[in-house]
Amino acid sequence: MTIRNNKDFGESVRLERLKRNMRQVDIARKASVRQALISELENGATSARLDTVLKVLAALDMDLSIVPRRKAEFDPTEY
Amino acid sequence: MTIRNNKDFGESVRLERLKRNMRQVDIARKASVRQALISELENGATSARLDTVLKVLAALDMDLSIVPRRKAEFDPTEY
DNA sequence: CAACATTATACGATTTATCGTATAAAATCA
DNA sequence: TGATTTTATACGATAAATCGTATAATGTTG
Repeated sequence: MTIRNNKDFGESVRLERLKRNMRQVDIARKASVRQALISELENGATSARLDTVLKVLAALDMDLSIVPRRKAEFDPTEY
Repeated sequence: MTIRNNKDFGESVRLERLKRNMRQVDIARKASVRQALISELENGATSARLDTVLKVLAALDMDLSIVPRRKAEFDPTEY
C-alpha cells in the first residue's frame, strides 16, 4: 500500500485496524498514544511525526518501507 | 528498504541522495525545505513529520509503502 | 597549501503535533 | 427504543519540528 499523503496513511491505518477487529483505543494503548490521536490520524486531520507513524504501524504489525516511485495505479473513481 | 526508526530513515535518504549524485541543497530545494533540515534528518537528529518525509522522498523519486511486518533480516554487525 | 564546495551546528521565532481530559456524536446491540 | 460502546471533537498546555539566517566545520580539488 503506497502512501502519498496524510489521508492515504489514515485510510490505511483504519483499514488494517478493522481487518484485525481492533478499536481505536486498542491501537492507542499498544502504541502509547491517545485514542483521540488515532481518530485524528485516521481522518487525516494531522501530519503525524515519523516516530508516531512507526508506533502505530508497529501496533498493527506492519512496517514502513521506501521504494522506487511507480506510476499511480489506475483509479476508476477518476472516471 | 524497511524503516523502523529515525536513523533508518536518515540513512536511506543519504544513501539514495548519493546514488543520484545530489547535494543536500538540491534535495532541499526540490522538497521546499532548508538544507539544514536535510542534514538533521540524514543524521537522525529529529523525527520528521509525515508530510516532510513525503516531500523528501518525492525529491528522490521514491514512495513510502506499508507492508506486513517481517522478521528482522540477519545483521552480521550484531555478531 | 589555498580556494572552494558541502555539510553540520547554532539560536530565537513560529508553527504544529501531542498531551490530558472531558464530552458530544454516532454506531451497535439487547 | 434505550443502554452501551465506539469514535469524533474541544480546549488549553506542553513539547517538538521547522523556519530564516548565519557561521563553523569538514571535505574536495587545483
